[in-house]
Amino acid sequence: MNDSEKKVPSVVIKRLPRYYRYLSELLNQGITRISSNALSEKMNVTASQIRQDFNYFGGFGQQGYGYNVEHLYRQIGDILGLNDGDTMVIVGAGNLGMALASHDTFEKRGFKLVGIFDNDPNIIGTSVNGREIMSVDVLEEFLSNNRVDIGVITVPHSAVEETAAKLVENGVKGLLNFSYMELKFDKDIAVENVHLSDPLMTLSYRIKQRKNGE
Amino acid sequence: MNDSEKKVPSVVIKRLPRYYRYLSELLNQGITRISSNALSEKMNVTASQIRQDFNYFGGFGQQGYGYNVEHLYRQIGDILGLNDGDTMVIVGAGNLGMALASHDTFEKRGFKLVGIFDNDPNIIGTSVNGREIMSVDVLEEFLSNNRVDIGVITVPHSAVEETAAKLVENGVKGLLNFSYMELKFDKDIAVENVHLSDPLMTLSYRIKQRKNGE
DNA sequence: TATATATTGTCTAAGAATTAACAAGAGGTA
DNA sequence: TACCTCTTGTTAATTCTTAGACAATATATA
Repeated sequence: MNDSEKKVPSVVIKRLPRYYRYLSELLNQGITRISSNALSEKMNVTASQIRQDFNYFGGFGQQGYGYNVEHLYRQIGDILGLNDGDTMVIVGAGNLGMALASHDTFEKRGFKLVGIFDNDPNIIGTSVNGREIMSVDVLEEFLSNNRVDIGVITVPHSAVEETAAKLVENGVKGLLNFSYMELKFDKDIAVENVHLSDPLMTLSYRIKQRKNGE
Repeated sequence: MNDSEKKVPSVVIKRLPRYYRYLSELLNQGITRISSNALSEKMNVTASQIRQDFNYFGGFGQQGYGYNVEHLYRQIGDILGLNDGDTMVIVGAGNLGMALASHDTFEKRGFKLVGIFDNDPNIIGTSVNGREIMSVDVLEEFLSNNRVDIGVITVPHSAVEETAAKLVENGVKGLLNFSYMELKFDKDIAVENVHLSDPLMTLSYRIKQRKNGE
């Protein structure tokens, strides 16, 4: 029943986005309340885990009633910091950068794309999703003039370190890195490394298991 | 020392792609042998975990020597099924589908893209990465005429279920699903759901922690 | 209002995963 | 060759995570 006393395990944090997505779906369906049991069936996890997870943050439910979907959704959003209006830039307007720039889910989750940068003269000045692609040459200037919380890195392998350094030196607090080289920074900078081929590889493993009659 | 006797925990499987990437990097650097200790420093995990992970598959090292990088790389590739020549199709040639189609990492990891499909007449017939985009109308026909192991789903939310059903009914063994709605199938079909905004949300959480002076 | 039902928050037990420790054996060196 | 060093594979201890159980308490109902 007490916030912020016990340290929240990172397995729990990693599960929050999933709860958030399911709750968003329930909201869309007009469902206003749900019990841990009903949610557990939808999500294929145990009700106990759901209750325990929520209780790391103080417990949002009511005995005999369950959870109010909208309230719970807001609370988890708050915990995740989705209501802070975090801004982000994308560096690297290749295929992946472009895809992310036009990916509406980011905005739906409360993130605001404020700039997209590339070094290719052929695409600088063109638009994606109503936003003009700027030159990386003006990235640092842009960062000093605008508060940017998150840098999304979709540049080629060889340019990752330099890009990351520029972003961090100019005040960005978190990096979402899509290059296959993993970035590390001291602990005041948050980094998430995303490797698109990893799930494909585990998928391959599981297909192989099934073939061999697991 | 004994393969396939003890069941391999899925946490271990999830770590294999990461080992694979690091080993690939070592190979590129011409490093031929490495100890669990040296690898642990590079990867920021414990040496004990590395040895224990590898031992689920029988142990690939030699006392007093360490691990042969190339051998280890091959072995992990085999375990993951990356040397089986798995084929895949991408359904949905929007921004994300296009990005994945031109993502060279997939090929580098041993997957072969054999087709890409969309329902938009304006892009059907155009090319991405030297490959012509086909109509979803011929997807089923294509699947009956070609062995396709993996279906990558990058269609809009509303078309996910239908697309998945078509793929599975026509013999695809695994699905890589990028829609925010999670897919479930009975256990003879392997499914990996990828949610691009999830790491962004956990990143947001960690930024917030730092702000509040964690 | 009284009672039955539902459902949480929390405590405890069980199970998994990680780390630590170390004997056994290979490689390197004098 | 003999000895020292390195490093694995493996067992044991510890820590973390999940699941189970239940008292407490709210809602719903008669």
